Amino acid sequence: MPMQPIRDMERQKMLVAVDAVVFTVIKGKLSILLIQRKNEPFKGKYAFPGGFVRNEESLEDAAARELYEETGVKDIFLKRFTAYGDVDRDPRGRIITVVFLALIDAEKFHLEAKTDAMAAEWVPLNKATPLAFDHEEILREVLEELRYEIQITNIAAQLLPEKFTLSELQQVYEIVLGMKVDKRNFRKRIKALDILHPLRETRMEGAHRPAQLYTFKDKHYKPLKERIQVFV
Amino acid sequence: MPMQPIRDMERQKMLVAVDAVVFTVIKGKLSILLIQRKNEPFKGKYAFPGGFVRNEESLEDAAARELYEETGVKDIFLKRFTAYGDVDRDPRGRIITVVFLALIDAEKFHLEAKTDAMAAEWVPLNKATPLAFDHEEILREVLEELRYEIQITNIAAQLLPEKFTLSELQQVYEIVLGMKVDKRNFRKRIKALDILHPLRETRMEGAHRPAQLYTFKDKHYKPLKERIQVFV
DNA sequence: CCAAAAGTGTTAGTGATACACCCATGT
DNA sequence: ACATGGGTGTATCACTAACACTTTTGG
Repeated sequence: MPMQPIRDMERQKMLVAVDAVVFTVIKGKLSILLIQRKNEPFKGKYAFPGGFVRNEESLEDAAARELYEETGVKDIFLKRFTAYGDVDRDPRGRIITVVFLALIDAEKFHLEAKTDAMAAEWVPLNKATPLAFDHEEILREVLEELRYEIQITNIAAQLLPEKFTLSELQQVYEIVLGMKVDKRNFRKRIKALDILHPLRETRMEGAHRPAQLYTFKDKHYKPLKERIQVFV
Repeated sequence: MPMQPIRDMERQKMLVAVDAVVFTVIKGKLSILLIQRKNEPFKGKYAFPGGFVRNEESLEDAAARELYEETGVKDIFLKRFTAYGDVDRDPRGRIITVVFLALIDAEKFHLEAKTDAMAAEWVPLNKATPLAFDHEEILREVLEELRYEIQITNIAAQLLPEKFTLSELQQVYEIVLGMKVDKRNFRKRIKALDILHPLRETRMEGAHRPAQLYTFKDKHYKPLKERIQVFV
């Protein structure tokens, strides 16, 4: 028997979108990349960069493309999270959105508005309300996921520059997890994980002892063998 | 300015489906609920119960409905996982599927084939290949998620009957995690979590000391305050 | 009285936490 | 010489892991 055509193709009236929740640390604050909406609904409100998936592109490709078109940010690691599809989550119609999570070094990208449609900004978490659609709920869940991910994967490598000091790395963990960590214990744990290479360089900056620079042995996203235990 | 219509509504040619990956323990083996496909593509192969989302139902409702229609299983907790949407994952066309994870007590459901279309079976994990579509990949990822979930939530409550012994509970953990645990240590940890009520009943079964029965204080899915640390 | 699973505590080892001072530099 | 952040070790505590015998029942 040959394949049957899919009857529902005609009847289903819904669209598939992707959204990218991109975090960075700016001036010691966890911030997210948001677009100020120019049109109704939710005109003037912040929303995640995102848009509709094209027929011939994967979800990942769609997320990367929309992110680039709307913010200029490209070539970053996007971790697929989950889908949101409540019937009324978008007043314009039924839209299922697949959410992606990313962490990037804000220094690497300048958010120049290339087109009128672009109004991308880094917004500190505590100022990121109200958000359009169900994006506040999404943000809460993605943030929880981020706090988990940063402890069991090397995703933090995405957020740091190529070379960084242990203090900078520690700050990232403290900011993302929202808690202070003891310096000596943090260093012991990170060293035990064996994911960093010390470089032959130091960084001098200000009137104090220069800091040893490190780099991630592997910058590609991968699960760690042991959890980074940063809880107080 | 009024809301603009969504141009893409006409152009996007893809369908949204849901799939349910339902686990249980049967005869000491972790098993999943599968449907034997009656039609091409993948005729004769096993696949997860699932189907297309209707316009007016939520993703959760769709998963529950499809599960019921195809297997008779209903009223179970479905945990939304993630979405799969590779362009070629279904040869019939572009289909994005949102996957749900569930754990149930197989005793509660009899998989009587109510209609011709129903050929649902419990299949032990080690016999659950090959699977149709990208379901093997999905299964791998969902299983990993399950092993995580069972340690940080009370989702195991879904898999056990109302009343159970500590040995039965331990077996569930051992089977899902695929590792043996020391009896005394397991009991210490579970008791420390304070999620069980000892009942005033025991169960006599076979020629040995009767076992104390327990029940979950809260059978609804919820994150635990502390991780159930069952690693050897 | 034998078989079979239920039930129960202690010890040793490992890992987490708490904590304070010296170092290298620029001004 | 002082201010600044960088860098390091140890002692205690808590938790994990390993381990064996007694209890209660049915046959």
